[in-house]
Amino acid sequence: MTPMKRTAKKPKADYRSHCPVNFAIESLGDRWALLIVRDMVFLGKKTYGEFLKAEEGIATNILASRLDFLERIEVIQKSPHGEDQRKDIYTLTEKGLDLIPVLFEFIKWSAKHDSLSAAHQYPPQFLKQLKANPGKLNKKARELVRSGSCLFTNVSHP
Amino acid sequence: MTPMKRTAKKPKADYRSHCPVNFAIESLGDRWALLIVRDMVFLGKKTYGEFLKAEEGIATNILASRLDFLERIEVIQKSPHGEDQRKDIYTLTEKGLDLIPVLFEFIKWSAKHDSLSAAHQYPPQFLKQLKANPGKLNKKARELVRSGSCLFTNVSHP
DNA sequence: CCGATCACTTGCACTCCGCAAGTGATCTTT
DNA sequence: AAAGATCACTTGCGGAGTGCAAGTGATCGG
Repeated sequence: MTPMKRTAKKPKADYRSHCPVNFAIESLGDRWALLIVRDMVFLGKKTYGEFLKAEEGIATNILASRLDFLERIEVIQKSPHGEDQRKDIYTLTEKGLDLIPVLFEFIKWSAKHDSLSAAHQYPPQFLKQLKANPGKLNKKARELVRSGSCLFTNVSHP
Repeated sequence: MTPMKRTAKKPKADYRSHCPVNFAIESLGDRWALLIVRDMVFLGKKTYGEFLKAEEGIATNILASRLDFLERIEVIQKSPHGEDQRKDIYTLTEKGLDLIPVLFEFIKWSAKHDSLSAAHQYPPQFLKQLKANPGKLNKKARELVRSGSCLFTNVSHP
């Protein structure tokens, strides 16, 4: 819980190239980074323990390193939990909220090409709205997440 | 060049979950898969040698395994080169073409959050059109790529 | 005060990646 | 027709990264 950073404060990583596609891949292309963002946006998770529990099964050390990475590239930010000093609250930055449209495109692609996709069990108006008016849904999602809520308030796992 | 497949023909992979976000990540979240798609869409690359050359520097064995993977999940397909029997032509399937909007969202996000992004050197109307009318640009890109061309016909590297 | 909870860290085995060097087939050149 | 270049890969190896199990220390609740 917010121990002194042992690594040098170096917010700049070195990228293979600054091709925008590659930049996004290196920022998020990791198998876990975007799943953490997903759980924040859709399930409203905020603490280490929450990310650890319901996830696809991430190891504790990997989760720690990913949270650290996402914080360094300023997609998420860490702040102390008010009531429980052991906990920290992770929230999305503006840069992180800007990833919502990326998540949406992922969902659209998977819904179309994965017959087993859980997207087909989502609330029916969700996929419809995603296709019809993604901009509106994005705005709605931003506001929900920013206010501490999330898109799916009563679902076990997206 | 189209040797007999030594691996069993098993088009189904096993996914950690069928969450649509996870499905996309496992299909494309690899550090190379989407870059191959990028080079097809933006630079019109079609052969092993082309992918190998101008890329961020992919190793030969990795490229081979990624092409194999993308072919198995049916994002690309391999067909014999007409004139040179040593070569194969890799083309995007419909499933692969459907990734163009994902690339676009990556580019938007990177253009906004990477000050060094090469996206800022793109033809100026490109980013503008990407923000204003992504659907139209997507359609245009699909047609270009499907006809064997690409989005950037005279650029060294996106 | 004592056990449970929390956010991590450490150690180890295993896999995967990147690099260098092949390999065999097919092209071009002479 | 022979020789060399080109092509699409494969193989071997050292190092980095991953997943798992087991800690660690601080904080909480009773």
